[in-house]
Amino acid sequence: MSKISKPQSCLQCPYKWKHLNLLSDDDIRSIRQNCTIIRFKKGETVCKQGTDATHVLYLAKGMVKLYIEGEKNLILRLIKAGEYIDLQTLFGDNSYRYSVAAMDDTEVCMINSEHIRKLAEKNSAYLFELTKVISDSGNYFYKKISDISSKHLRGRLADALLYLADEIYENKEFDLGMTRRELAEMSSMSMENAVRILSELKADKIISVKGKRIKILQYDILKKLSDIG
Amino acid sequence: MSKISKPQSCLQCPYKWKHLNLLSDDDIRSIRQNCTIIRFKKGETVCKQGTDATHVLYLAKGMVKLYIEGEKNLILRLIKAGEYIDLQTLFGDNSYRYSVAAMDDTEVCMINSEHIRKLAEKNSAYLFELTKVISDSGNYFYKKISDISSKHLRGRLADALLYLADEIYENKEFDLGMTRRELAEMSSMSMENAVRILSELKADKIISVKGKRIKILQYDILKKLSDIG
DNA sequence: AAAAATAATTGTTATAAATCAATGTTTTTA
DNA sequence: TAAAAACATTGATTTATAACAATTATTTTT
Repeated sequence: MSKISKPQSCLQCPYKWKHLNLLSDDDIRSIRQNCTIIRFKKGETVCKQGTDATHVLYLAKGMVKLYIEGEKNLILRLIKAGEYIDLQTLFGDNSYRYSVAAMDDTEVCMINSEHIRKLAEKNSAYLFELTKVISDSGNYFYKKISDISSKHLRGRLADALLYLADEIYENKEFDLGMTRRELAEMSSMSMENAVRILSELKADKIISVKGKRIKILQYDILKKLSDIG
Repeated sequence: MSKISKPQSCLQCPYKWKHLNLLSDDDIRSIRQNCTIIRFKKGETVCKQGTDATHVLYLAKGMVKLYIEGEKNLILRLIKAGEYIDLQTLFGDNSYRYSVAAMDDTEVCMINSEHIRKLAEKNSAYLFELTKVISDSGNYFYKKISDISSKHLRGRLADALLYLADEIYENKEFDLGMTRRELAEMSSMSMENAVRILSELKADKIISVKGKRIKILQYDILKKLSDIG
């Protein structure tokens, strides 16, 4: 964590967050007053499971992982620049149920929660949109929880690869921006098994693997592996 | 599903839902106009995974299970009288990510979603409270997802028993209002293993089991089993 | 550039959990 | 009330997955 700064103006910010259009120029200026940009280096912890959330976190640059700490970690999702890291703590119980760490060099806007709550309270269109984001983020976990509990190794790793290709990198070829251990933590399996299945998929020519470079060669088959679990 | 009726008045309803105090008498009357009470018999499906939600569901009487359908079902939580069955679909994507079925004879108030959205839009205090409920319901799943993916059979069954005792029946002794198969679906394991572990816990005098009647004899040890996973 | 640390890979072994099987019990239905 | 169906129980077997171990490759530090 380093280099603390105030944004010049949220209006001109290239990483302008969603729903800013619902706020008045005055409100946006007030956000600037209550916002601090913090830079995190790869690997640094952005927020820690169990602590109290005092700020809304918005990811302006880079990528972070949202994960649950335990004897073995479980990565629930990755967050790209231009997304809220967390809104769940804004209205409900305000302690973090997960930790967040930087996957590369990132910039995070931290806006005082109380301030956002005040803006939301007097602007129901804005609150409405925030609530939508919270709802959808909850909905995402229904599928995740059922996938994790019902699918086998191959299906779960297929899920992780499809998630990376479809949701994160939006490309069938991508640099896996993480270690094999983290890929395993995304798919809830041991690191050795993640490596093994990666090798199997490679041997079956479903994907190509060169170090961190992964290319999905047979998307449909990978999809099928995900489906049959 | 049977016996469709309109509530006499939501104001006098003994199962009055939360946050009604934030609405004007007129609003509450308008809810009555948009509300239908439907009775479900044990086992009946209240809502089906994949279909579109057009109504907010409020459980006035009885108990329902919220579960994800698949080759093997996964029961995510039970809902008691006096709780919303679902709010997630109110603001976000409006298709059900899960199914809901009655565990006993139940009464469900079904209120037109569009109507609630309108009320919420012009009453931000009300919207605020609904958002809190949605947030907390999402938060619940963080723990659930990590428990399911990291704990072993014994830890998961201990979780289910503690959930029933602490959250649902609020008593260390209770009638398991479900089959062994459903208990297994709550703990994400095979029915046979749920039975086996129940027998083990009984042999170890941690619980007593007589048919559906379960009593937690050594709460602290059960808690420890849940903790160590 | 060498040394140390971390990450990746593959094979082997041990363990957890599902499935299969057989049987007894309770509940529902005719 | 008898028969059928669903539920519960316990043991044996198979399968999936984690843990262990040994080796090589890559990255980081000195």
